[in-house]
Amino acid sequence: MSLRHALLGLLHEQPASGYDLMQVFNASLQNIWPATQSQVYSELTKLAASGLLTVSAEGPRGRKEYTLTDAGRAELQHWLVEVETDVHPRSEGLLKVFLLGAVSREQATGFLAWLGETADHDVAALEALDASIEWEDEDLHVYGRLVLEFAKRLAAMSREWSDWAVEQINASGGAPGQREQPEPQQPERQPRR
Amino acid sequence: MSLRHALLGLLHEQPASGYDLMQVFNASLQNIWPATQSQVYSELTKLAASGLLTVSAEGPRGRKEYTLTDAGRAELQHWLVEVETDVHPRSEGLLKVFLLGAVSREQATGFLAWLGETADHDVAALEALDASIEWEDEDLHVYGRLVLEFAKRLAAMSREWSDWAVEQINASGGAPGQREQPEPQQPERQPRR
DNA sequence: TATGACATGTAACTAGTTACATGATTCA
DNA sequence: TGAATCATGTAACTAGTTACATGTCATA
Repeated sequence: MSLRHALLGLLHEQPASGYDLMQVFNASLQNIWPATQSQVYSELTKLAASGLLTVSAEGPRGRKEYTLTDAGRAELQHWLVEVETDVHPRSEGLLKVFLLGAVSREQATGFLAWLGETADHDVAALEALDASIEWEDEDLHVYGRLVLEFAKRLAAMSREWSDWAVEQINASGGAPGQREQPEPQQPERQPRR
Repeated sequence: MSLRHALLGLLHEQPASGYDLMQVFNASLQNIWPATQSQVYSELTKLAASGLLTVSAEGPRGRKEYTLTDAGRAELQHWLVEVETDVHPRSEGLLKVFLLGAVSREQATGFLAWLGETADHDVAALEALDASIEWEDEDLHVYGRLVLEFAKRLAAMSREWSDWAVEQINASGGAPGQREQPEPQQPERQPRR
């Protein structure tokens, strides 16, 4: 149930509409906590109904601007510091690595290499993002920088790990990874996200 | 829809019952792809109904042993190498960091420090796990080792990042992180998972 | 014989996704 | 005036969680 708290957190800075909040999810939060438009709008409605937000203004085109209430701020702070945090999110990539014994050695190293390339792209994208932001001393920026730094370190680590992993597979015995070989893959293997 | 593929992947090694598979989820996959008992059983039923698995044996206490069919193996391989992989899982921890501007500076560094301690525990636990396994050259072990190594590097990286992050907050200006101070927290802050 | 491990299943719920529907306002 | 953007909403679905219900078998 983190989406509701993400919304409360974003509204801590300043009032915003559902549309505004969607921009934030699509821009800065897409890789941390993606959300769909329908989810954001319905959650805002529920949040307002339960008194954690209020509709503080209505604008053109039916725009509703939401503002955090005291109860909402209290709930946000409670969640931030007192509620248990899940620090081991599901990882589809690692799950695939774990199960790679089911495909040929070539396909396995292919997947690992693809993970490395993806990490490479991430490194570049995060570097560019970092350069594009004028970092000021505001709270949101301070904590946003911490997250960006984490993402950069994660991407760099992933890159190194992937290289190491490919080496490991190439080094580990000459026996094929599989009894039955599946027919060769079509060239386009991993769509980009 | 990765759970179905996780089940197919585990059954690639050898036939197993729902109960057997639950042990694997609770042991080796708990931090990568947790699953509940009810989810595993109902997914196995669906998988068998759609022909990706068959009930290859029935044992005492109604035990049903499932075996991967050719169609199941094909689906598994397809998913592993051809289906798009989500490499940016939702991270509740990073979401909280991003929103930490809503609490006091002390509470923020408290949370960051807790993340560091958690990473510390992880490092120790993973080291112990590594030592406890007799690594042989089998596929599952080879790829399992890759995952374990990733987890170790991630934990070590998180530990260093957390220290750096706490320093950043302490260094960044003397102004309090917040307008209104929430009342001081009760001592037990983050339950252990 | 009773406890614990083995073993499966259902029901009700919450969270998240996809697709569709609708309409207002701005501005080139 | 037509396209892009702003803006909100609903319906149907899939995935995942929590809680409960039921019964068998081994062994201490």
